[in-house]
Amino acid sequence: MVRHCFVDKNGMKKGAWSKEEDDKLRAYVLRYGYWNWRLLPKYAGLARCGKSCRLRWMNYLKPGLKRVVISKEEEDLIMELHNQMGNKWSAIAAKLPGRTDNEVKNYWHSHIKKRNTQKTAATKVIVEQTSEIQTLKESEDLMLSPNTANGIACDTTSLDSVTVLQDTIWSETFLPFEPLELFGQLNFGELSSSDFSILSALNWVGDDSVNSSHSAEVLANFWAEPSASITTSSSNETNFSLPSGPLELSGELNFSELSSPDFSILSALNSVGDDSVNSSYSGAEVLANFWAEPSASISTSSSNETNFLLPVEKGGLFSPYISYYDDSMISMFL
DNA sequence: AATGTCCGCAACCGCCTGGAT
DNA sequence: GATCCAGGCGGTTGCGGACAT
Repeated sequence: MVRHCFVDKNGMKKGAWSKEEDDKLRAYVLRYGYWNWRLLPKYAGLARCGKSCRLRWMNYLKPGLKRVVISKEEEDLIMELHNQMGNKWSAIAAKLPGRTDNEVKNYWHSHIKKRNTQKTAATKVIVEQTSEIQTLKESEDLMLSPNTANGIACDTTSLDSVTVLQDTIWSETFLPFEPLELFGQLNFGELSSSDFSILSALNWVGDDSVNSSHSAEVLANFWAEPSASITTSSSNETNFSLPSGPLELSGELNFSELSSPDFSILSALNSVGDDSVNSSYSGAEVLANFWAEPSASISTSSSNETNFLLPVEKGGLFSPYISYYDDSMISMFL
């Protein structure tokens, strides 16, 4: 697990730390603090370079560090923060008490990144399967719904034999061709770019150049809704009250992964809102249950990018990230 | 039981940033 | 403004345990 210990040409020890070295460093820092990492090892009686001492202290010896497995809640937070910040490991770690940047970075590379790679691979599988389904549909001369002006929605009967995919996949879900009533209040602490892309697309004036560095005020201007209001609660939450009238859907969204605020937006927009839904739910599941749209259907995209293609006039196409996919789920949509 | 392969994680490396001079 | 340097950061390495063959 640890690197072989050796002494370099300058007489500096490298590699795994011994218990004696840990004890010396801990005792020194707890007593005198770290006033100068370069000089510290000399005074602490360590044959290590300052950087090595700093790293050992920061990542292992510093009081308050959690030495337990990262929880599901922490993982969700890491994913959400990585969505917003990218590889800013120290900034992400700062939001996770007791975790270090190195720990978060290692966790990302060994767990989450790998999972995302599997997701991509699974996408290829579903694309191939969808192609087969499409071929089957065409061969059986199954007619599309009369409402599908762009010819995308499909008949249900040919999908009974779709192979169950237990892996994570990406999909696109067609929403019904009817306007959706807009109700409720959105509660989310921090807006991400995907939130803005959803909201902008829903308001016709789509422009996903707005990103998470913008404040909620931008949203009010963006929507140009005089009745929209913003309040900030005692916590960090921003409450954004949407106008009560229904809005027609239009536009196009591009976002890579749904986060919990996305779900709260979607659920609120559907008036049956329940923002207890979080990112551990699959996107398709949430849509199926919350939007309760019997005419929705599923097709797939070949890229990793999720596309929420809203129709030219009414209704739309939503492509959420979903964590599993089976016959029962398909039936919920069809 | 022996060997090979994979994986997690501690630690290293090199670059960047910002403060001091 | 230029230079130096400590601290900080992200990418990468490599050891050793776990698991597969």
